[in-house]
Amino acid sequence: MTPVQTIRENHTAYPSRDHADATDLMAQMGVRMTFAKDEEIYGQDEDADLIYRVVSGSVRTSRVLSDGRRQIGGFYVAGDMFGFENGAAHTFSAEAITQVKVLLIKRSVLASLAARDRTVAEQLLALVGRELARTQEHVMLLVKTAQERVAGFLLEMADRIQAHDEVDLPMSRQDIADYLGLTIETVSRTLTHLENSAAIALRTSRRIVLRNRGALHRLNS
Amino acid sequence: MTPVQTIRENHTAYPSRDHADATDLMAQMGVRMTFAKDEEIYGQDEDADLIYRVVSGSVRTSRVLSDGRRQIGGFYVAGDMFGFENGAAHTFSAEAITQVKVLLIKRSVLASLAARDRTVAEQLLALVGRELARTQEHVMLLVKTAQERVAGFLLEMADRIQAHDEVDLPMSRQDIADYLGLTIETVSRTLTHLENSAAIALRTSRRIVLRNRGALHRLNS
DNA sequence: CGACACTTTGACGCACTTCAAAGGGGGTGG
DNA sequence: CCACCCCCTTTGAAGTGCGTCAAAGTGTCG
Repeated sequence: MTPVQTIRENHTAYPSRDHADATDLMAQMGVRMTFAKDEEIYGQDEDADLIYRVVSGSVRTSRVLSDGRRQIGGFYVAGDMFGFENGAAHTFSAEAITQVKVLLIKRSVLASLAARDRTVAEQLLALVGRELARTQEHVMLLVKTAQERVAGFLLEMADRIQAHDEVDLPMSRQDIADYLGLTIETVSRTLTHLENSAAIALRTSRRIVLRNRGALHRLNS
Repeated sequence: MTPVQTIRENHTAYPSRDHADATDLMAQMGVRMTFAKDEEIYGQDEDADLIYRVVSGSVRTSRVLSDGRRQIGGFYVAGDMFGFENGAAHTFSAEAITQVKVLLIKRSVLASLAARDRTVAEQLLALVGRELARTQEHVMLLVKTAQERVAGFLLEMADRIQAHDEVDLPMSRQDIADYLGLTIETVSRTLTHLENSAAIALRTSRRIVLRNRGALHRLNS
């Protein structure tokens, strides 16, 4: 485990207290699993009886429509939790974007812990609340122009990956396109355009430098 | 209060049990308030310290971008709860679409009840989970074609309002357009087109008959 | 009955998609 | 270590679905 990952894992772990912390609980009680790139972590319509936490690597959740179109629900990086959905079955599937290490815990275990421990219950609620907020932001992105969507996506990723101004995207253009409701060509063209207007620089196709955050924010309305 | 509303209110009220029910709690402890059409229930950036339940009428939540574009986050009809957002402040505002009667309860009251009563905590979690699922469906709508969005919207509303096959929409074309990320002209044209293809009938502009649910579902992919 | 707001319809323009082909860039085998 | 290959990305050209601008139709409330 690299130092960077250790830091990231600790940032949600509170020092010591009477009540248990969901993150700590997972570290103590959770099972560790590894998934190879593009491997499915869980499938659409499978039982949603596990909660996951990303230790390293990146994960995407997605849903495929009957005509083959794919929509990506979200991306999850080290420290993020995923897998909680409302009903008994998943309505999205989850796949590893890169090689991924996760911790997983049974939902029922977490639920019974939450029943006895108030702080666990509160954290669970906060977690779902955060996921709701993320999804609402996703909605806001999807009604904007291509430039605004791509700019918003870059800013979101820069925040999440905690990169200063240089983001190393773990996902392909196709993943980005399916997240933003655009085609790969439009994503590519938009990135080129942002580079030409000096808002970003493309080191490689996946490594992007945010040259002018202000300009990106302005595009994000 | 009409019989229809009485039935709708009861469908989430469990008979009698040891633990308190959030819906019952609101009926017992909640404060009743009335809002006129287009009146603001709460504003963006206001403290999110109240939880609401629609008794009658319809509510929309919305966010306005700096350039004036408005995005509607969701519609809420009798029986629906709204107002829970992740942070301390609302990121959406809520307005009455029609005259609206709501019950409201302090979030802190609900939280302290949840701390003592397991079922309240579970219901709170389920409520946020349902809101998350709704928002995810919203995301799925926004990446589709205009026809699919409008068809999906009609099916969603028919479900929510519990109308057999004739839906009385409480919201304007502008509200629909801002929910679906389209213009009023496109919404109007699409409805006309759906009528011409015998999928729906427009009794009046707000009263729509679903003539062919299969066709609408097919459009919904 | 007339005024006003909302909805529908029409004509045109543009942003994004589609179809097509030409770059890279990373990994493997020789 | 180089060369080749495959896949991902970029770029180009043409098509189209939705937006924009404009005006007519419709329902409602004073």
